[in-house]
Amino acid sequence: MKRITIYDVAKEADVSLATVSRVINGSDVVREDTRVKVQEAIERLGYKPNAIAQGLALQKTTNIALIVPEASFFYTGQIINGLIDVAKIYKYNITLHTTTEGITEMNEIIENIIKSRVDGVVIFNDKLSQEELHTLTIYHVPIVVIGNRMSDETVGSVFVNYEHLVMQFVKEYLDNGKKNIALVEDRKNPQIMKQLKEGLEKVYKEYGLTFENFIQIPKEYRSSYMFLKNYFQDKKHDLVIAYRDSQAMAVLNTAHENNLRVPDDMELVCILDSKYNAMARPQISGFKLPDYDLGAVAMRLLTKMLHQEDEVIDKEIELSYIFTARKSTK
Amino acid sequence: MKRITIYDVAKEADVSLATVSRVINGSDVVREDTRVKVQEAIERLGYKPNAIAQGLALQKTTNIALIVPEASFFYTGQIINGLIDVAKIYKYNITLHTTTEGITEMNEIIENIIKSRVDGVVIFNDKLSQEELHTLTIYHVPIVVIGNRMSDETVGSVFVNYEHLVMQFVKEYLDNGKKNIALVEDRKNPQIMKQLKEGLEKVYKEYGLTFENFIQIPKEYRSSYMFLKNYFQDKKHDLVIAYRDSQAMAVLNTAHENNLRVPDDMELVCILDSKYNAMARPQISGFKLPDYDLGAVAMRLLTKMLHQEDEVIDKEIELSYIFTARKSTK
DNA sequence: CTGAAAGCGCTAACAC
DNA sequence: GTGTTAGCGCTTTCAG
Repeated sequence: MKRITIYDVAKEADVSLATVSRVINGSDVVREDTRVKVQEAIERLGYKPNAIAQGLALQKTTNIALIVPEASFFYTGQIINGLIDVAKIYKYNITLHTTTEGITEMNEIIENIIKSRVDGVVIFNDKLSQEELHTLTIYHVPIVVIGNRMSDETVGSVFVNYEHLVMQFVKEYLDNGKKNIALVEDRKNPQIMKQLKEGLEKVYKEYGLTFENFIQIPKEYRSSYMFLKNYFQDKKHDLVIAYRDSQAMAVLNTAHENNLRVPDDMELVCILDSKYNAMARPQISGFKLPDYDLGAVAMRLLTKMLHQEDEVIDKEIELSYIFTARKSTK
Repeated sequence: MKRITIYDVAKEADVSLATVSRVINGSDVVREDTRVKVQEAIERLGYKPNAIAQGLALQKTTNIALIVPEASFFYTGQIINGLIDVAKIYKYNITLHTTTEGITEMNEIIENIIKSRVDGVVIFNDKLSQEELHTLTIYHVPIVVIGNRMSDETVGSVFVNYEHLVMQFVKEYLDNGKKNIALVEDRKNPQIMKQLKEGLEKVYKEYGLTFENFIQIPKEYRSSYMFLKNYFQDKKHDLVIAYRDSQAMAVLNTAHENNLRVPDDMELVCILDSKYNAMARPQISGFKLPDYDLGAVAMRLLTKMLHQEDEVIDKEIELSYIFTARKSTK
């Protein structure tokens, strides 16, 4: 089948290509009968407008680029779903770009994105330098960052306030004299870790105390599990805070293996909740984070920025969370 | 910043646009000094070739579309990683399209894909009609399907032979007289389920037996858990086969709650292994499926099809798996 | 209401 | 080696 173009349709319908263009773009100046005539020709020929040519002519692609860290789909999956759902509404397509741990390919990706002339970019990445962001802004690519608050005029951001989250949560414990609280490090999410740690340090300070139990997982340990197995042989806390479900489970398992009973001897909470927390025994308490919404809101914000809906828009959007009490806390 | 084009670069470097084009495309007919001159101009102006215009001129976009079921990123994540990794090698970009359960939007997606003139499509979707596939082939879009064998001349496929997998595995049990084997239904993956069921039926037949224990989860149950909790009150098998980790865990938990000890009273295996199986207690045995490779091989196959590397290529690729014995089997 | 023609940015013959 | 020019398929003034 020959590639059929707007010219073919024009000839078939015996009109000019301008008219065909008007029809496919829903212009209302076309007389009804010629509209029908054209529509029929389109149908007959199976014509599909070439989005590339449209992109060239219109100087916009209706593509938006999404950058996420590779292999993190467990968490980003929902974000992506949210993103795509609202992208569909606004007829945007998503091009997916992943960054690989440790490899500084971000520049390559950005280069690529600029060349592909996407209309906008959504970035979910814990490690993104100011400089890289700058490159994008130079080329006037609207950007929304998921996960971190950005205080940049031109960049939008959608995020959860982890500092706030952990402060709120821990207060109750401190009020009840449970001051021995620990945070398990997650090397994969340094920024969030930082927020959690700083949050804890702040509350502790408010209470005239010092936060000390940041459980760092030494680099030589491939998984937290092996380290924690040792750790809990002679350590014990009132409450352990883990970020990911797998770490929470590691705490749970290693605690049990060391005869620490959760939640009686030690409580446990997982920040990034997942269905697996509900499958563990005892079930692990966690925070329901607005992952889907992070994506959906980010995309919505981006479309606003793209359409420049005149009203000044708030480009820093904080989303909230819900604590789900299960059996690992009292 | 004004959009700067190949004309600007040509003027800046005092050459024709053809020469600039040659430089950015690495043509070797350009004299070194003019190449340098052009390169400098490009640098100075911060010029980035417009992929859209290139796409129009070349009749190819170096984009490939990926269609996956929404919300399934837990499993497809690795597939996507594999896909993207090899896509990067061949300089292809990925546009991500998701299908929502129950909504027949596949046609919309296909329409969209055709308009965007991608060079090829990779589909990972358990429910895809022949007709939909046909539309794509009409428009000459090369396709690779992940997950199902396709016996279509023009369509490539990369898959795991689940029928074979389950037959192999179960034989040992039947040989040892453990004939009471059950398979837990997974409504989300009907095709794979079918393969597993048929595999079991085949082996049973080989042994002169009939496979009967297909545990169907009634529609009214939102999760397998609630159903299984009842189920195991008066049922018991030599071996239970679950497809996803969450179902395997549901079996594990509900069995325990009904005082069935795994693996002593009942063994358990999970087809689609995950790290969560290793976190369960007892740890659940499973099959390491080549998820990453499914994506990588699919993409590799697609590039072959695109480049028509003359040699006839095998378009049906079967990948293998590895059984990981843990504590839920004996 | 419809058509003619210029232009979007780039590639690829074909000249020179 | 390098420049000229005709497309690639579509949108959008500007005429009529």
